[in-house]
Amino acid sequence: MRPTEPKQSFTGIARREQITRAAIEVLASDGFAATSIAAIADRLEVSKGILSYHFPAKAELLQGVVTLVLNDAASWMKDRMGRANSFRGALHTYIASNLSYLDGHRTEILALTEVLANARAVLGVPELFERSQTEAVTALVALFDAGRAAGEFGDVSSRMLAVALRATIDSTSASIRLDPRFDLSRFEHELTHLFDRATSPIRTEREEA
Amino acid sequence: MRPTEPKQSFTGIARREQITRAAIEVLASDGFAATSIAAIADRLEVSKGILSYHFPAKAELLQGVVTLVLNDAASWMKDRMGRANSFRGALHTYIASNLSYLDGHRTEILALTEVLANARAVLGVPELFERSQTEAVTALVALFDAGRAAGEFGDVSSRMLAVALRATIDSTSASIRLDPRFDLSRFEHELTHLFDRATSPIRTEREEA
DNA sequence: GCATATTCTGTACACCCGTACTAATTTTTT
DNA sequence: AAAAAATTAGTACGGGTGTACAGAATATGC
Repeated sequence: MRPTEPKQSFTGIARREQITRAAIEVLASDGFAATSIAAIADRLEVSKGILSYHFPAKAELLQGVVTLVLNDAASWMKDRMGRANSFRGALHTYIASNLSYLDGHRTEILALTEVLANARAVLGVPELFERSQTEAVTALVALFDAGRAAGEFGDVSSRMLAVALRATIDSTSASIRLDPRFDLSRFEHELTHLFDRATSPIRTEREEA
Repeated sequence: MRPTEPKQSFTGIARREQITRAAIEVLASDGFAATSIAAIADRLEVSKGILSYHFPAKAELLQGVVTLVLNDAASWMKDRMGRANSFRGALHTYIASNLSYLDGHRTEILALTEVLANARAVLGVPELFERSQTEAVTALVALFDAGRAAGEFGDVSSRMLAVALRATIDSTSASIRLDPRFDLSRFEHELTHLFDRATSPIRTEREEA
């Protein structure tokens, strides 16, 4: 039997998190299609009735996965994005901390990717996805705008820079997955160099012409 | 009953392509999870036995979707990437023709995205995916390398440029899907500008230091 | 125009899914 | 220690899946 509000209790939310983490593991190792209620329960060595008990529906469990990882990543970024002495420094920190998160949280990122890729099939996730994407880009746009206003960055579209940077960083998770020996520190160095060039305050030949 | 080789006949391959196109439509409009054999047969107003008849398994049909779209895109690119008079010109053409393909083939791109996102669940597709990705990046690396050797491009990692450009272009399909009024010509202009800056032969302040 | 090969329909089947639900068990409260 | 509440196990069910298959319909070859 189900209590009036099973989520409130202390052990209740602990169970929920435990289940969510199990879901993340299954998602990462077996993919979205293979992540059934039964598979998650098996990994947890628990009857699948528990999942129905702690989560009204599978969609909410998957939403939980998305928010857990997003929050985790956000707090990671928050911890590292302490005030830099320059906007360019902030850009460097942004790149470095994003890539280090990808490196150290491969399971979470893989799980997130699986759910987001199948967002359409999960009620409520598409909105979550779009919102997080928009927020990430918006924050970057603000950074580039501020840097340009301060004269640190040259004349390039902030939105374009933001979109390109995010796309490149996001694509990195696939590279890591395909090649476990992927050289992330080299990648970070080259990516930083690329965006330093792209944002350089010096005008190019073409712009002078 | 099934003949020895149903694929050889003229009408047979026509049927196969017809089925593949129906699959593309369902994938694009309803997503991977909803793309069942029954759903494709319904769209085609045909019994679902036909699909089993023309395709040994669903996986082969989905592989067909991937190869059809990839080949279509490849021939589109081939038609447009006629010899440019400069490597920078080739870069511009590359960007322009990629984006114009995205713009004019939204259904195909959407379908491709759906299958690739669920690649793990489909036998044979992951390899297809990885190979096409690698080929695309390799071709771009060659372009950037040649451009740098000719003195047209500055000192940036060709591989980084290639990865970033492909990631940005690929991410554009999501932007188009989320916002049908997405300004692609403006995007093309800004993306071109960004990579012109990034590949500029002029050294930046930081590089001089 | 008849025999043969091909293509298509419709149904059947075994399987897995998410959820509902009952009953047993454990924990908490009184 | 008894009663109540919360948690878990286990099972059942309706529904959708991909594939197999038998037979009807159509096209092809002689």
